[in-house]
Amino acid sequence: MSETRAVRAPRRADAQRNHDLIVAAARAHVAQRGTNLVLEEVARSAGVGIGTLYRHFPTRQELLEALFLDEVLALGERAVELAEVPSALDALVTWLRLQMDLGSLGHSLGAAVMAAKHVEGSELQRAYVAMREAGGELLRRAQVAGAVRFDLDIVDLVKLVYGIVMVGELSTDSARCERMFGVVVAGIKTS
Amino acid sequence: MSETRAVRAPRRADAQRNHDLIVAAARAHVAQRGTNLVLEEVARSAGVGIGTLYRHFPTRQELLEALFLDEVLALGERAVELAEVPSALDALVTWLRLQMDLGSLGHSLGAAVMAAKHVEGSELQRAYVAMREAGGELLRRAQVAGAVRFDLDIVDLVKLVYGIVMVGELSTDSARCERMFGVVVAGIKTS
DNA sequence: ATACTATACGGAGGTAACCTCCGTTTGTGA
DNA sequence: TCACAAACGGAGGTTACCTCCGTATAGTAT
Repeated sequence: MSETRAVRAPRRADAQRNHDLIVAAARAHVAQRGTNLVLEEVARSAGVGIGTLYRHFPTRQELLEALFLDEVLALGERAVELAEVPSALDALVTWLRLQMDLGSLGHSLGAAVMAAKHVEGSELQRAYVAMREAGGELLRRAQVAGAVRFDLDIVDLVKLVYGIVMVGELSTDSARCERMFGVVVAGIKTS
Repeated sequence: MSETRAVRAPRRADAQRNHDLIVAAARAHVAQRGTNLVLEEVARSAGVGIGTLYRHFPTRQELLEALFLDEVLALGERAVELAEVPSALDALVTWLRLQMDLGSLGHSLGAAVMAAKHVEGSELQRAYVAMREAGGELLRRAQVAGAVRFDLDIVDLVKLVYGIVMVGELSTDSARCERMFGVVVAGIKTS
């Protein structure tokens, strides 16, 4: 969550530095004002020109995706780790709760990102697929263990949780989010 | 869903007519492009000046709320009718499904509306409270009948459904929405 | 019918944010 | 040290927002 992990293809040192400065600045702005950041302010905070910001991130979407990348990577890793937890159901539920908690930090980030088609072959795209597969494994294990209904896929579950995050942001009320999460957990279990 | 029902305080005939024209035009635009309508285009479609649009709806929010009003009124009425259905659970589930279906028509309308604090004492405000109470009655009946958990309130349920609508809009997939709705229905039942 | 006036109309124009384009600067490899 | 591809930066065109105020008109009183 602290620094950008991905360092892509060969690029000049100043370009890499500016890339990171912009991401850091954008992260700060999003934390304060949500995804409705003013790009020229972000550029100013980062100490770069607006043209530089646009060269690195041709669309607002791409900037937001860069911010989101770390979270997606982290969730993928956590899913892999959780595959070791004895109780398959606990592992799945724990992971879904992480989705909710990280999503809540994001100030609609996840929503904004999921809203658009991801850029073909982007880093985020790959990270997202990896996360989905790792999460899918948690689900499959819980299903095989007989704890979770077979008619659901992992995208159903992730989306349900994102739905909660999104409505939760409309008026933060953690007790309510907790109850809604509880409904989902109860609803995925075998009856 | 066809015409605006509410006709408030005394206003000049031309004002009422323009009000309705604007609402109709806005509805068409929202249906096509979601809540990100361009107000000057709406005004042009309605055949009024931009100033007229702003006099009737000082903020984008108020315009969207006007569009949403009919749906909220309809949902309130349906809730009252459904109170007569023998099975309390069926009645509740049917009503929640209506929320989902109408919400889907709205292209994020509900979300956009719920996102902001409603104007104090507005028509929508009152309609919303009425809807919530009528829906709450359906929930209470289902709870008393022993069909639904007691630790939930109607806002939890409505928000869960809106969450589904919101993530559903990101990439329409009605089978997935159906499954997610099924999870919620299963999750609210007494275990 | 006519005159009066509160109500409503319309759009010009100031403002904010977006995004592109291109002349200038700089890192890097030879 | 030199050459040049890579990257920078910000001026300025564009779009959409929203306000303000002179003009038009519906409703009413006579």
